[in-house]
Amino acid sequence: MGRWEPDARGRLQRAALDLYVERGFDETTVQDIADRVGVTERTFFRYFADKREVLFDGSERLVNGVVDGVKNATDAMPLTRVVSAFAGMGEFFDERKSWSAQRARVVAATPGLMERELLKLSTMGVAIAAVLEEQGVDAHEAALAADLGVAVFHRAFQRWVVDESATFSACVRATSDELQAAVRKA
Amino acid sequence: MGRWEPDARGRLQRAALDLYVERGFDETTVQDIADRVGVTERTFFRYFADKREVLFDGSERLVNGVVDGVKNATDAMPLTRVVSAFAGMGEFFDERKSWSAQRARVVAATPGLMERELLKLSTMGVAIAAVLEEQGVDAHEAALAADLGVAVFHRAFQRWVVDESATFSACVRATSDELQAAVRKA
DNA sequence: GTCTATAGGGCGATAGAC
DNA sequence: GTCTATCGCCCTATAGAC
Repeated sequence: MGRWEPDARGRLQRAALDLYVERGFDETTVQDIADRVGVTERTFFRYFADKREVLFDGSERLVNGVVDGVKNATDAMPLTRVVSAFAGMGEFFDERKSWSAQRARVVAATPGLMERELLKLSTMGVAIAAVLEEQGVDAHEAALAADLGVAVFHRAFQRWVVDESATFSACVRATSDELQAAVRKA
Repeated sequence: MGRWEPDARGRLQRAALDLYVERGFDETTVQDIADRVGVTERTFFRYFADKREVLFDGSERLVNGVVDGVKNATDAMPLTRVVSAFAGMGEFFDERKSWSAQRARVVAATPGLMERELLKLSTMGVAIAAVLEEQGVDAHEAALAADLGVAVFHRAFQRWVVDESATFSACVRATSDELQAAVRKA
């Protein structure tokens, strides 16, 4: 056994979420998190740029997965490709549903975390739009399709965390159908 | 003449935007802003909850305007009511286009300000969804229509600030048409 | 690992308007 | 007298610099 417990990063993440749930984000200091894990405050900031970022570890994998999904999608229309790519991430979400639900509650309760969440979603939209452009879609259309896809994802995610038994892909498909209905009727 | 120059709030807003443009948001301290206006740092925080909020003064009026617009809209479908409400805010935007463009550049260049902007948009979406629900729209449908409307607004706004001569309402209508096209083809 | 600047909150004092 | 705007000084936590 080494001088330090292994996986400081993962332990910091778990400790942070636990504390944010227990006493709230604003009432938790970085010192509290570091103490619980047995490292210094400085170590926390070596792994995470700031106090919020500790809850956004999965977002890079999500963006990569969705970007790949759009690249590989064979559907004719841009928006359909984006929605298919999100639907293809079902496993990624369903695997850690209880963690996601706990995290979602903290994020929803904390404006500062909600801000970061929305920025990540927006950044993902930009990445998706870039892929669509590479595929020959006009810039305006690509940006709009990406934003619409992200909006569908966001709604679907809300639905999924609230409904214990729902699968993520089913929520994406249901929300996509609602989008069709909302626009076609308009 | 009183002990203090009048309109400390307005002067702080103008000084803040000027400084954010001149030297960047992160390179500007609240002290800098307060100094330029001739008040103390503490006074700044009496008017604005934080360093970002000083650029988000118009957002309350925008939300009120859009909410009223949705309430008064006569269109049959929820999404159409939301889009109409945004289109009805043309004057609000066109009146201060050069200020908006300057502000938009600073926001786009500063992740922290972008986060706040996205949170305000999301909050507006929640308010719009609440109005739609009052009007008898099912909760899921209301939330989706509101988010779609906000997405259209966001895209339309980008278009409007980039294109010197465009009117805001025209951008909303053009973006709404693109939404129709993107979804109907899908 | 230590040191420091900045954000942002608490609270009582003060100066003028009414 | 009250009300309101501002100040001054104290504090802590974040986050970046050295």
